[in-house]
Amino acid sequence: MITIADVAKRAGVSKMTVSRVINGSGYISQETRARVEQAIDELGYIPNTLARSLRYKRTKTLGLILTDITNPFFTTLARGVEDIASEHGFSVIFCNTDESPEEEERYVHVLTQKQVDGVLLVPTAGTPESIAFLENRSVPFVLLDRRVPDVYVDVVRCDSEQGAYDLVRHLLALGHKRIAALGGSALITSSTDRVAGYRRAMIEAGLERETFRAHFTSFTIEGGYQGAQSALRVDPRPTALFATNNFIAIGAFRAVREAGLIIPDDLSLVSFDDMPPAVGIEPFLTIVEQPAYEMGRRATQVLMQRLDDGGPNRPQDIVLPTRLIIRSSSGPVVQSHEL
Amino acid sequence: MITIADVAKRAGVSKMTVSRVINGSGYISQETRARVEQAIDELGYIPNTLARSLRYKRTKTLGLILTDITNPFFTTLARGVEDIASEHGFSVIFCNTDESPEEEERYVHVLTQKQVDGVLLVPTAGTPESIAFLENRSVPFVLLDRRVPDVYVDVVRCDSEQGAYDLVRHLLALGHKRIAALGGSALITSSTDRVAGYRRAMIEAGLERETFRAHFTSFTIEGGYQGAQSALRVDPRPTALFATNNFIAIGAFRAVREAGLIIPDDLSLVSFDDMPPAVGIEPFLTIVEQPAYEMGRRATQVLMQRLDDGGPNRPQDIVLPTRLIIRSSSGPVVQSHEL
DNA sequence: CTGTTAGCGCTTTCAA
DNA sequence: TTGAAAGCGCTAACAG
Repeated sequence: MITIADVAKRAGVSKMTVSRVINGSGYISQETRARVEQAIDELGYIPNTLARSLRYKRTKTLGLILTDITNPFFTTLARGVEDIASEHGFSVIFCNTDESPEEEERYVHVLTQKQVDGVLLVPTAGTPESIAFLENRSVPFVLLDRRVPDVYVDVVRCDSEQGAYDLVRHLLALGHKRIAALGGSALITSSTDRVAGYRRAMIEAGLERETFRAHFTSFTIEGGYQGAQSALRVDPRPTALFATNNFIAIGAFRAVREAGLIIPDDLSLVSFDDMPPAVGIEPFLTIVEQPAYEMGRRATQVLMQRLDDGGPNRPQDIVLPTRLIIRSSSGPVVQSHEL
Repeated sequence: MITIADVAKRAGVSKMTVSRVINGSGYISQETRARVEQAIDELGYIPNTLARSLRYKRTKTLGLILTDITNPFFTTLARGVEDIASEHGFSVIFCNTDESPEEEERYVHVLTQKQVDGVLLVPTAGTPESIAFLENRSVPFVLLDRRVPDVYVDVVRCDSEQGAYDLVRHLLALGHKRIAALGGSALITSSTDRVAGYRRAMIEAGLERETFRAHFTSFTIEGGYQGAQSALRVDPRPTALFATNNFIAIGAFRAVREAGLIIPDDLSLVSFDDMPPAVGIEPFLTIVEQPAYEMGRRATQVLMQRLDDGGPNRPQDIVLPTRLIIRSSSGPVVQSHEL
């Protein structure tokens, strides 16, 4: 490995002078600068960021902990994070927890030991330990996509409650009364907030509590499949299903199809999150869209600001708007089903 | 920050003893070990990996450079990389080049400066510089998904040529003769290899050179759209389109639909790469599937082996098989179109 | 079994 | 404008 000392020797100057040339700091005569630069070129020297970081106490690296990069929502979010990070000269280490609090804690430890300058965290259900750890070590961090109850830290998320409310209002306007919600984990706020929005809309509509029901499973295709199955077993069966995320929607769709029901004739299906572009018929799922890319960007910007100047004193709770996109998976209630 | 010296002082031992406890190396009496461990707990000490890495000259970090994490194929691949890396105690920094050789080179520099132990690279078209750089600095690396001509290094990829051949043979068996290939960049081997497989199948079938044509654009939805448009302008128009990747297939599908053609009645459409699971009709695209997750895993394993024991002397060229999945987007040629 | 010394590659501090 | 010394937090090598 070629070090600053090698360059210094070749250029006939001290290490310090080389350091000054590399960092463009301090005064240096044109002549020595040129000599140093030539030595750098000839030797193909590149600085060792590790050593620099050890002194500097900044690594220009962020950690991104999410549940599963494979979920298109998080993929897009991750891309937003990397784009902004990269603009600021930061690198991003990514980590998949699969919703496991243990994995989350493990990654938080690893990242902290690696001295990342900040962490972007999509919190799992058992997050208090991780957050406490980061706070104790004063590692700046921003929560993404999900709140954590009773914890006052920076969060960038969508208005899940409102988005769900909008979506369910749309179903109500179509005449639906028996609407089932397919929740993810009952411990994740993006799941519970969406169910809460659903409840608000149902209650506002003056519906009997018996007519609505939330089936909590997990934010997976399998979870959606099972949630939809139990929803469809209810008698009288719901006329509409509200999937609280994209994976749930896919699983629910499969269950509905297996049950031999036609969407939207027999049943309406709506969902949080859009699907990635694909080949096939026109996208037909009525959804509430989240600005995943923008969430990644904003969260990274908030983190950058904290790293720069500490940012505002109070934790920021940035809530991005969702957008209702009505397509053909939701339709009016067919009267025969109402009997 | 709490350092090893703080722990040492509190436990009344030397830094070295603490180091030994942390690393479980050397002999230590039960008693001192207990004292040190207590001090560590009380202080909430965690080791600084940066300092350790500076000595060890190993960072337990890999770089993953791909074109766009947002492409489902690369998303899945990235997950495979992270899973294996994580099993081995490595972290992964991910980087998006968007097919830009400049970005690729920039990232290669950054990662090298950060002293990553190895790099996984999906090479862009202008890769020789990046590869030369990594070789000069003797940073172990493995190419992913794409070959680079005239460069002998570890590669993990699919048999693009054979996969394309299989796919086109399927079309030929259905009676198609005028088949157009929609290539990505003419500078990327996964694109050119697929077109080569297409050519081989066409030539073997004894078709006139005039009947087949490859339209090179880029591995994007827009590229697929434009490629399909120019393919469809050819007179007589092709009876089948072969999209060389998933994004191209999406764009091609849109162009076909805009042209008012029905798949597979008016035109067959087949593609490399599958689409992510979605809501909608049954997956209907006839495709050649690549084991993206497995590619990520294997490449990381190869890299791990290089880091462990140097691995085999000769560079490895690991070619994973593809799988033809026939669905409903390909059908027999309708005679009226053959007139 | 435990401690001391030296040094990884770099930059801060102070002096020249 | 340049350099020498010290030290970031850790561990290898040697000594005791």
